Amino acid sequence: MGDSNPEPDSHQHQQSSPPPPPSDSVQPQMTMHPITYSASMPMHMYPFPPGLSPAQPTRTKRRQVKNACTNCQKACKKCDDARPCLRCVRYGIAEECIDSQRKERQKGIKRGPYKKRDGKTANVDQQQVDVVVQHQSMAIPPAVAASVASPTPPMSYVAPVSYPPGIYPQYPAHPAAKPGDPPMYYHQPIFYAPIPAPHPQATGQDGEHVSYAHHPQFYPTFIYPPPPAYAAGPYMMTHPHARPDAQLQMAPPHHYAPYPQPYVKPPSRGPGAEVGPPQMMDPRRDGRVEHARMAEAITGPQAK
DNA sequence: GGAGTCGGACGTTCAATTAT
DNA sequence: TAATTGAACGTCCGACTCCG
Repeated sequence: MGDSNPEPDSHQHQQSSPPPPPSDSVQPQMTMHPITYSASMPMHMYPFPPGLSPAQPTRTKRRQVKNACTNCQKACKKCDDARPCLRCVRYGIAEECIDSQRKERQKGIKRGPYKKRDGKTANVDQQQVDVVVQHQSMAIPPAVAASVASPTPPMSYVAPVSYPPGIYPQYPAHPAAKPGDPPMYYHQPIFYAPIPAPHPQATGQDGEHVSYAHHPQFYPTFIYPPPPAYAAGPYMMTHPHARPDAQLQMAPPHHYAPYPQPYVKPPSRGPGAEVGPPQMMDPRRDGRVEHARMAEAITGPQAK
């Protein structure tokens, strides 16, 4: 589908075969919370520099999880692939965060005649179809069509975004582009906030409340891959009020500075200025809690 | 202001159908 | 057998209401 989804396809596992039994590996189980940008929230998108401004407003594709948990499903709210999901964690119902059951698809449903692949339909008057086809071929000469084949507005081409090997072994490296593949455009920044799956011994089968902040071995982190084209310029800043998820108070921009220093606007970069790697927050802290605290400390509690 | 509800737009999946 | 189609099904946005 052309969707460069970094997440492993867990859906098939859920549907066709039960998930593998949890291993006794000492490796802590990290469940990633991919926080994606909403399709309908322009504030989540990078501002376009004048030269790169698209002719028409772009609408980024809405991303969905393969399987929402029962709570999110019931509430019709955004879920994520991790279990417990962020929403359930936030509401303190992590133990109730269970994958919803999918209905089995009906089989044996008769379907009408399909459109012919050459653009002719199977059940439409042939003469009409020929006219349409002729029209289309006249309207756009192949050479021109090829030059404007991409439906995406003019944007600067950037290399496929991926993470350095070893940073997130859970996610495969971005597949190398094959000949004939459409060019990749930097569509939307994605925050990967690894939230720990509750440790088996800490989750408390007995109902003990689990707080992520009490698990210092886990690293709430925000990786922020700014598009190279923007990273060197003034466009790397996110909107101060941008929230990747409508339900979540996400990191204000100052979190890209090394914690715990409050965000200070970096000195203006000249051309060729070195752009450092994305900064991590203090891994010992629960980022989501700290985000709110720091925002309040900086902007004051009245900033609401 | 936050939580709950819900209509409906949009995304995903996969069996049916068609092409090779 | 592979490729394509398109409808069923699922997710979740965003508007609205209710409640403390």
